[in-house]
Amino acid sequence: MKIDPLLNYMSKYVSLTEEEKAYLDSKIVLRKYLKGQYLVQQGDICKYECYVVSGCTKTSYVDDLGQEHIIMFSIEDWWTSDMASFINQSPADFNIQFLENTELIAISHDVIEDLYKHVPKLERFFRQVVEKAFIASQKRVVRNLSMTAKDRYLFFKEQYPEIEQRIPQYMVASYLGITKEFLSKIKSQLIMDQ
Amino acid sequence: MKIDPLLNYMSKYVSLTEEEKAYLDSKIVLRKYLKGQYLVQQGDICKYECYVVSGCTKTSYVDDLGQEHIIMFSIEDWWTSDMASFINQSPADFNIQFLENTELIAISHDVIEDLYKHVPKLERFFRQVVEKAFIASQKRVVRNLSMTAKDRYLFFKEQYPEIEQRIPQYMVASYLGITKEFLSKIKSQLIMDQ
DNA sequence: AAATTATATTAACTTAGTTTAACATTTACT
DNA sequence: AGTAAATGTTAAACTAAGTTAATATAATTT
Repeated sequence: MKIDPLLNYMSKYVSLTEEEKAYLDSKIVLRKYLKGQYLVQQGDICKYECYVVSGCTKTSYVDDLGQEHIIMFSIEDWWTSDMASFINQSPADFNIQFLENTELIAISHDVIEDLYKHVPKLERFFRQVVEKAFIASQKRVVRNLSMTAKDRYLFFKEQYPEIEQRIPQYMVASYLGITKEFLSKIKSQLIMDQ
Repeated sequence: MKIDPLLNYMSKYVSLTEEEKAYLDSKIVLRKYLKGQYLVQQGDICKYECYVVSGCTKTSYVDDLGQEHIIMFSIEDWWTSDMASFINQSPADFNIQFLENTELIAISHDVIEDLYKHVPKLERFFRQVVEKAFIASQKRVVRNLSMTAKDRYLFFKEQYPEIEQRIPQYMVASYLGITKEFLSKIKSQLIMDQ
């Protein structure tokens, strides 16, 4: 089935019958994007809640001064969307851009509501997905409040070693909430320290 | 019914039958706490997901240096728990303390699982509650990345005017991620500015 | 009302992180 | 291979925010 990667991921949370799997498969779209394209741009309506099959995205906010702040990266097995925009079908606050050629399983708003109706287990599944996302976001708040930039960088390296290899350093800096120059300084300090 | 405030809140999201309301009422506990008591302490298992009927709580994280960082306040109509601890029934990262005498509607882990089974609409309801919490948390991440301390303070004043009146200023400072001294400085600058 | 205790202010000094700008290195393009 | 574009480094000057410590004010307790 085209949604096998998703089914494999879902099996950790809920067990679906063959009919339910087939129904899900019939409703869901596989989409491919090139590096540089956008899934959502600030002001758009976010049409899809997406499961990343392969590739990488960044979610960012551009402030009044035109500065970009990276909220999260998504790689294989992660979900991505502008949740507020998707749920309310209202203009997005965030940009979601592909940092690599990316393959997604995309679920539109209409489809997800239909799925909740026809396969109630999916309501449970998505509740659990959002719970995990919320917990991760709260932990990020805590790290930004309690850790220095250096420690946040070390944590990032440790927790997401795959991501650091795949994206330019200035984006890591933006994610950490510091300038690229300061991240450079931190890295050279870390090298001297050893 | 003892859970009327909660039912009123829920009616914005789902509509329950009288039987469902009665079932919910039978399963749910009303609890009262005094100012200063704890709902959860770091290391405890968070037993309840709670709806605040009246009063106020703070959720905080104490780091290795013993410094407290306030993650959120909850007042009337808000939910509070250590979500990670509650879901996995694992030791809590956070403290949740009452800043006023507080009345809660408390739902234990067993009960919530039972409710999901017997009243599937509640799975939908709680999905929506968590979605909102996630969106709020992501916005907090964005503000901490993109705004100066002064602007974060002005935003806080505007968005939560009720809360600022009810809690000491050093807790506002902790929530904003700055020292109490620096918040004092910001406030006196704001007074001079006008 | 006096005395504690908790909260808030002020100021001098220090530090973490930013800004600017010049230069170096890597990656992508013809 | 050679050039342009994108990314990364370094350093000096600057600023936002933290630290310390002394003092002031407000809220509780006796």
